[in-house]
Amino acid sequence: MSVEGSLKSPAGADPGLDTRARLIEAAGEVFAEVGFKQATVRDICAKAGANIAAVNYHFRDKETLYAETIAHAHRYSVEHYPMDGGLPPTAKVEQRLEAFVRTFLAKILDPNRPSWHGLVMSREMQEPTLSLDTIVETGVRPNFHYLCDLVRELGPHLNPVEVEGSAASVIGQILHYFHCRRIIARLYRGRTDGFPYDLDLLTGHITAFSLAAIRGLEQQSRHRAENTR
Amino acid sequence: MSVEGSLKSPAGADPGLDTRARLIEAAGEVFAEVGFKQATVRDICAKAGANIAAVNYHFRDKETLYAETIAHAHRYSVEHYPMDGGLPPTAKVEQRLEAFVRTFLAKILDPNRPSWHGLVMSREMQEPTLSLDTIVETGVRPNFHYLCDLVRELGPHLNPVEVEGSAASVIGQILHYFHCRRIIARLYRGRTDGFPYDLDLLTGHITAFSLAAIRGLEQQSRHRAENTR
DNA sequence: GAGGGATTCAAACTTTCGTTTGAATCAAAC
DNA sequence: GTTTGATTCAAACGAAAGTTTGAATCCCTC
Repeated sequence: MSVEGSLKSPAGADPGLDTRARLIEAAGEVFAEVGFKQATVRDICAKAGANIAAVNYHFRDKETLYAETIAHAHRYSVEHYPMDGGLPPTAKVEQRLEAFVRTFLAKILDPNRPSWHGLVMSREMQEPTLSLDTIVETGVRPNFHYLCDLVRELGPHLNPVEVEGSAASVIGQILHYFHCRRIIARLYRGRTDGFPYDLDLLTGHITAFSLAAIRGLEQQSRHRAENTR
Repeated sequence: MSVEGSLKSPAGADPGLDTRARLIEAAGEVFAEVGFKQATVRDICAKAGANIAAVNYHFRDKETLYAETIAHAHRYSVEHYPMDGGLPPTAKVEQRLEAFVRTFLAKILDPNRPSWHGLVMSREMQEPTLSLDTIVETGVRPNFHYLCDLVRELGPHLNPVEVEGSAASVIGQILHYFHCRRIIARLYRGRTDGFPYDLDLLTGHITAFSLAAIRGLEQQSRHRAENTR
């Protein structure tokens, strides 16, 4: 009946995957786009080319499907987007910071599918649903610690609040382009340079901004230490 | 019947306000907390101590109630949280940046009610619902322009991408503490210093971080200009 | 090719939620 | 005191969405 494509595979579903895999793939896109609550299993099943009852058969319910999707995204994330960006630990700390920023941004902004793996995690950050503790401990905290180590290496004299605050500042800058993407799209509408969406440009700016900030704070800390000596 | 409180005013509703005002007040809290779609009029009416039909009577429907709530929040915001923080335009630019950061943070983090006025706007940023263009043009863009002016004043040699990128970096740092507040609460659980929630501490860090960053970028820009002369 | 487990399907069930309705209540005017 | 308009109320309606069901279909094994 349909003019193009095979008979059984509906819009956007990879026919090479079995139903269970197609469901997770479709669920990832939908959950990433609208969050857990607003996603409908009818929509997910339609995207996956599966019957509505499939989610009950292959997973128990919507919540379990979500949990499996998050788990899948997390595995994919650590495998394809290592936070050191593939650099050896001996690489210069500036390079490792840039790699961290670039990897994080790519995970979130990459318009190529499957790009939802980072998105669902970001979604989860703003609208935690279930097993938040697990996600924090296995997903967020290691990233945060790694970044704190980088900051400490760049600014050995910073106090703990400055270190953790700077790490939060870096992450905040990155996630901003995800959380406020719709507003940003309006704000920058009509630009000719690809500013808010050019990965290299964005990586360069956030890295340079953060490096300059941390070095400046470090310098102030050293001054303070010398004056109170 | 009830042991405490008056007979007619239910949980958390200010009996001094009429039903319409109580509805907006309750709606503001609920919308700020969970967003438009996930908010239920039943919940809002219960918080306001009003009948379920009240939202249909005083407003036409949930969407109109939301629009009025956003409008109310915006009016309240420009009135009570001026982005210059009440400083005269002659104040030093560093002070004006600090005032901008502090005002923005207060608008979002202030645990005192009514603090939802800034929250609904932030919510709207991540989940635009209606009249997004109006919100961007009247609420977001003026803020963004003001901040860009501050950045330009601090770094006259920065190119447009650096200016707008830096402004986005400042806003991203601030909003991070709203968007990821639930994750942050887990991440910092058990801290003794009030780090992520102390307005002075947070203002100080974000201001210092951003100032150092912009100054560093400005210095690099000057070097670049001198070397290519 | 018959049996049997796995999978898919259309349909219905149940809950939640926005909305509507028509009666009841209140308050001010006459 | 009655009238009239505004407001509040309990109840129900209808659509949307998660879940369940039992039959139909597919596919592998013997």
